[in-house]
Amino acid sequence: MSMDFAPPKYAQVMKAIQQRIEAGEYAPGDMLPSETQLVREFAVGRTTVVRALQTLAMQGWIEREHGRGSFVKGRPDSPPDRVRPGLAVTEQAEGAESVTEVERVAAPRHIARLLGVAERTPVIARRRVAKQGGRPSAVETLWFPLEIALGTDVDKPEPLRHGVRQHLQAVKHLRFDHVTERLTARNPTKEEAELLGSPKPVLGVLATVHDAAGSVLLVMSAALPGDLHELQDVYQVS
Amino acid sequence: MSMDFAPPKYAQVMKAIQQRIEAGEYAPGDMLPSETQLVREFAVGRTTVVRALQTLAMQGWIEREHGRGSFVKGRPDSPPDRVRPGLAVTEQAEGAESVTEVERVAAPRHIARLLGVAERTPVIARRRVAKQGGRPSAVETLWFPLEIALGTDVDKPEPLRHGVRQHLQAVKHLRFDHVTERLTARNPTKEEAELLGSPKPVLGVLATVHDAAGSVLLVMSAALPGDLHELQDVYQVS
DNA sequence: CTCAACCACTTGTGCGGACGAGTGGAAGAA
DNA sequence: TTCTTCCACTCGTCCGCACAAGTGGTTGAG
Repeated sequence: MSMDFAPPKYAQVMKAIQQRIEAGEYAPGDMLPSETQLVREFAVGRTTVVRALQTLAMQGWIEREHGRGSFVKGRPDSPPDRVRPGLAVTEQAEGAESVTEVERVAAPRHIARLLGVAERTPVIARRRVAKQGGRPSAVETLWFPLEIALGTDVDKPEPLRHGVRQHLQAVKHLRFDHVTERLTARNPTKEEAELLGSPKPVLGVLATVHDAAGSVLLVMSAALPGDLHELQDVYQVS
Repeated sequence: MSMDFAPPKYAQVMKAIQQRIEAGEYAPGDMLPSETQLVREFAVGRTTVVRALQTLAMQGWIEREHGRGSFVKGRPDSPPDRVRPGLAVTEQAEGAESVTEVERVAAPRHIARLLGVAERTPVIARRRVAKQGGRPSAVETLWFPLEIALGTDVDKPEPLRHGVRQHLQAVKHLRFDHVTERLTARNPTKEEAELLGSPKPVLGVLATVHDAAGSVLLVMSAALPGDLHELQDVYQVS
């Protein structure tokens, strides 16, 4: 008398179908057996089959079309990671030569606006040059309000071995919650062109990092040369 | 006798409960009325109530505990929308003057590779100039393999009033499934610069539209002037 | 030939009933 | 008093049936 735990039948049906999709037995675009056929094959009620199919549809494995059938979409890829330059920059460990400059400067207008402070308020600017294969591949500047930088090492020129995000969390319990990122194409500034060694167009990234309450923790601005960077994104069509 | 469209009952029950949660009538942590009570209140079968509650649970509105009841969690936060230039282009209705050129041409190498055909295979190129406030704001080219274009109007210079996606679905049952999009910064080609009336750097978008089986339906390439376009993205930090 | 009606098939929604299992309190035994 | 048993209530799963409605091919009238 110990059947132990038999999973519910609708789950068994789901699992079977998932396995067949992963095995390629049901290929993307194929029509699944109809509900009636599945009812016969698994010897369960239609309610059960429908529940399995509807759950699979909600999870993105299949698509159901009224009057036509159910069709395989494939393994629902976990949100195909979009490229997120803004976040990546704060996660990176800083190498010995990457930090070129840490200054206390008056905030330029567009940075001040994003930080939510008055223009020309003093802020910490932490500039880095990312390298790939020895050649400079991006110029990044992190802007911190003074209150945030206070008591941390982001205003010191030494590289942060575990990245900015880790550091802020460790010493001040500041937790990143979400990032707003704006992206455009522009020519590099004279300074950026010098650091990059090229005047070609760049992807200009402007990212604002917020905590859970919505306060701005820092702003990141970057110039990614267009001939070295390509941002890729894959997404489902509704 | 024209009830027009009554939404399904389970959806009505869901909506009612959602509204009560948003109105604060059911506060987070509260226990919802039991299934039996809801059956009486809405005068529907238990199947219907259960389906509504299970869907709400999957969407994160409530939590269900076996043997105890259903409990309010609150409004689920939805993942914020991302910008998708690739898809937008295929949804747009085409205006009278936007389509400037429709040609049968030999596929350039990078387009041929994305379409999965040999270089210099003939393909249909459909070029459009998007305008905003009378000024050209983007140059977009849609590339179709001949098999796809066959029997459709995408190879005719007349504007498609309902957009390319609608058209392909209507006349050939082609359904878009997902889009792969690559983005970079570059200088406009001579032709693009002329059409745009400016030599400033552009965001280069290269999007590939696939069906459920992964086959490529079309490729879209576009030049978005950096001084007119800014792509914004908001995302949660895990 | 063209077109409308029809039919077979699909999924969508809904009902009532049944039984299982987890929870928590009340009644009764020790 | 304390512990056990019982019971009413909850949700979880499952069945069979019914009818609506969308789709696509066939048939037959014109």
